Amino acid sequence: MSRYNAKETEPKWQAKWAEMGVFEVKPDDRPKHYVLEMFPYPSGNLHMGHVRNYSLGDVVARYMTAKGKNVLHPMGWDSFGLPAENAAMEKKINPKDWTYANIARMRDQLKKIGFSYDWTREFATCDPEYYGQQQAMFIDMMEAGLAYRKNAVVNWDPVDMTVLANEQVENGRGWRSGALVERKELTQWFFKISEYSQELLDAIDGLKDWPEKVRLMQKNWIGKSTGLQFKFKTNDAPEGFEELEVFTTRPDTLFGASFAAISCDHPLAKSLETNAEIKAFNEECRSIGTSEEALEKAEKKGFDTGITVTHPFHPDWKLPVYIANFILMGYGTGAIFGCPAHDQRDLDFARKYYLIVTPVVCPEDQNADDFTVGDEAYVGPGRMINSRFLDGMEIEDAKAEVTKRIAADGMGEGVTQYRLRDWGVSRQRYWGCPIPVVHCEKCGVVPEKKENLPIRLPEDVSFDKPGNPLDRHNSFLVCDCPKCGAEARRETDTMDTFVDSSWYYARFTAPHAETPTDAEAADYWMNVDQYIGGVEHAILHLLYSRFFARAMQKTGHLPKKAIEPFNALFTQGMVTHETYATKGTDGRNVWRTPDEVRIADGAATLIETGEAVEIGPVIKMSKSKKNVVDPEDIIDQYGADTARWFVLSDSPPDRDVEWTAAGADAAWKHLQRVWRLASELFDAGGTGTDDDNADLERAMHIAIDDVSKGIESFTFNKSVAALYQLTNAIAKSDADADLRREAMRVMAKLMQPFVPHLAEEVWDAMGGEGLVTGADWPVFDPSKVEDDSVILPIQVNGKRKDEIKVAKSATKDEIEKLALANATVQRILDGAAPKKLIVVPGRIINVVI
RNA sequence: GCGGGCGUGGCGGAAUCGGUAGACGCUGCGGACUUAAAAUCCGUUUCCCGAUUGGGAGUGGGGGUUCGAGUCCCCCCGCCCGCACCA
Repeated sequence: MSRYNAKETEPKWQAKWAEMGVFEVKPDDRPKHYVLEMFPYPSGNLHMGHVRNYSLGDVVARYMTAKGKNVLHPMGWDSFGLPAENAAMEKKINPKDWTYANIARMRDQLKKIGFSYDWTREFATCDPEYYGQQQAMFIDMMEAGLAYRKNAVVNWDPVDMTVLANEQVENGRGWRSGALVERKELTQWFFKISEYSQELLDAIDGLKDWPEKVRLMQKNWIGKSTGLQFKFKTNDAPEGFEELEVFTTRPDTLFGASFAAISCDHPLAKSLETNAEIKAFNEECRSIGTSEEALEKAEKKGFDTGITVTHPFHPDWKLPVYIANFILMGYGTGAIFGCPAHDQRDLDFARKYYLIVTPVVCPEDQNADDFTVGDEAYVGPGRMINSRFLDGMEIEDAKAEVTKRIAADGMGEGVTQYRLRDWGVSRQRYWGCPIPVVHCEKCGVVPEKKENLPIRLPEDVSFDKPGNPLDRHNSFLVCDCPKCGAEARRETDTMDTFVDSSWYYARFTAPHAETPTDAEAADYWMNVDQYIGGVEHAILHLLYSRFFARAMQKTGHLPKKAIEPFNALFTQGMVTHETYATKGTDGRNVWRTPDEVRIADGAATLIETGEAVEIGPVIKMSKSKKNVVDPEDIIDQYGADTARWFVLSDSPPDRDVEWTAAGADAAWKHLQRVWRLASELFDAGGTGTDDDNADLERAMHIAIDDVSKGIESFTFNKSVAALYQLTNAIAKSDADADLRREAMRVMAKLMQPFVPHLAEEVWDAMGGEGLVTGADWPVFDPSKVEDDSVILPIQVNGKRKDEIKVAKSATKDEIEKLALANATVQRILDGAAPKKLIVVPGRIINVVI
């Protein structure tokens, strides 16, 4: 009996699949199914998180193929981005060379795992053939008014000389340089995602197969609120500021207003900066503006401008106007009126500056005459008080009434506000998709001619100075104006890498097309039926992709049906591992890799020195904590199937899975056992009894049903358990040898999505025809699992005491008689009669005494 | 603070139209095979008392509905994740 040798077997079958092109697909008569996993950034090393993500996708893809679908399952590379520039600076390598070398390495790693990708469709976002098409779409989006330039305040890193995304600012400092981030006004390119705010929000309800959590996160991110936007008349304000426009979701509380407040970035606040005190205050506000943690602790602070506004319903009622540090310019109008009694922030502010607190909403259980607000604003329901014509109304009616009167006076109107802001896509970086426009002195900003695309990144660039090397690359910079032909200057900003990943799913449907997409191919393959990836992309990537699908549809690059790119989304959990640390000389933790540590009897020591190692918490595998297991090592040691089996076992796919050496070993042992069973059966003879045969058939069909259900419900751990059970059943079975071989072939088919190499080997050994990859999924026959008798548990007062076997056809009366005749029941009853007898046929018997 | 999720043996987890709690796997323990080990196979593994037969407790805690609750309802406790001065 031979041992299963994964090292020889796996490459053999991988070569066979490649040779036969079994994963290469084109449109045909079968129903299509598009399975996509979030493509990786080519850092150079595949990690366990990738293995898990792609194993999950592979299960779905292989299963759907077996079920008769025409499955598109592509893979590519999200290959633009900062790490390549860092590598260029540190190692003096060209970003392109570094990136493509990484891709070659990772492609090799992926191929070793045997994923069912159609490699003919592979591309990298840094391929000019890809980003050139992206540039073409950018131009179309400019024409459609979806891409535009505007002045905006951005996070500017003065050391790296680039814009940083909000996520790249940590405690007010650049994540890489550590420099204090500045707020800088720059002219930037934007995508008009805000035009789709309402639609993106509404369509979330249709995303039935997305996790509820992600749908909520997107809803919150879009952040719709409805309210009243209106203008106050100002007094003693500088010229041009005769009115102050504010937004509120609580127009009902207008009679409780005691101040107005504006952002330090509000034009009015800026115009007052001729006053040195105000200038200093504004700058103080701005300095804490970027750090969210600072915001939490920051005290409510204001500066009384001396300006007042007149209450819209009372010409003599003047409210002071403050510049306040808690007002954001980016939301609403950057100005509010404060009603301290019913808003906590306003209340904190009012208490600090001794402003009036007038309650205008009275809870139903309070007396209007003596209802007061202490340190906690009242935000609950109630009736209006102290509000003239609103008194006695419900809040909602009061909101409507105020809105109606303000609108009638022409001072404002009801509006809807969104938190979602337009997507700033300009990056002052080299390794990204060049924005295909030209700056001409005469013609202004002109899009490049499409026949000149792609605008290629120059390769002869140097990173010896900070900033964007494109800015000092003359042959890139100097160009002809596409409109007038005069000498002009090329845009040097590149696109945010999130743009690259916002449409790659569409490109996969026709990766070599001369246009961004091919109408026929997109029509056949879109939408993605199952998208799988990490929850960390719940907002940005997924929202941008949803926007892009709409933008592409508007510019004619996607069919209307593909307006939502991903029909179903699954977010998988992380791969975690214990952490190991020794104490350094300075008392700090020195992290150790699992390779460096030996664990015996629950205690860990350093292999090299025998030094004691502290076992730390189980957390996501990360380079910084060194708690990583390299998939390549596992493949070398055990084979790809073992890695796949492990990451699919035990934990449900949406939860974290802890990688352990013991678990990997156990996975390997199981696969060995399956192979051993197969080889024992290879030339086994013998017949079994009818009962033995029926039992094995039952086990087979239970497994078919359970494995299928597990896959379809994304609880692959249950499918794995079902496969274990079938293995046990075959091992114990005394059925006919032919039937056992048949069971083994069924198991090969059921295993194929999980451990395809072993499945092929078993299939081959058991005389299966052709490849098991692509073979039809076994059909579940319910009649094989039925039994003509059933075991019913007997409870006494709800506690299980015994069980009886009864014919399935037994009537309630017959079951009752059998139950009462049961020895255990008789003993407990001790001659007494039961109070009640519950019989649920096929389920349970409960004797109540 | 707001929103969401979760709490089941030593561990990962099964069991949700209310119906045998702990499938399956890991670990541990015992045994077989072996000169020995590895590998493999068999048994056992929720806890407590008896210690064979049996009895009791048990799904974070407390209460409720029900013949019957991990599952439904109410009140607590704890953990995790996301968002966070959004007017």
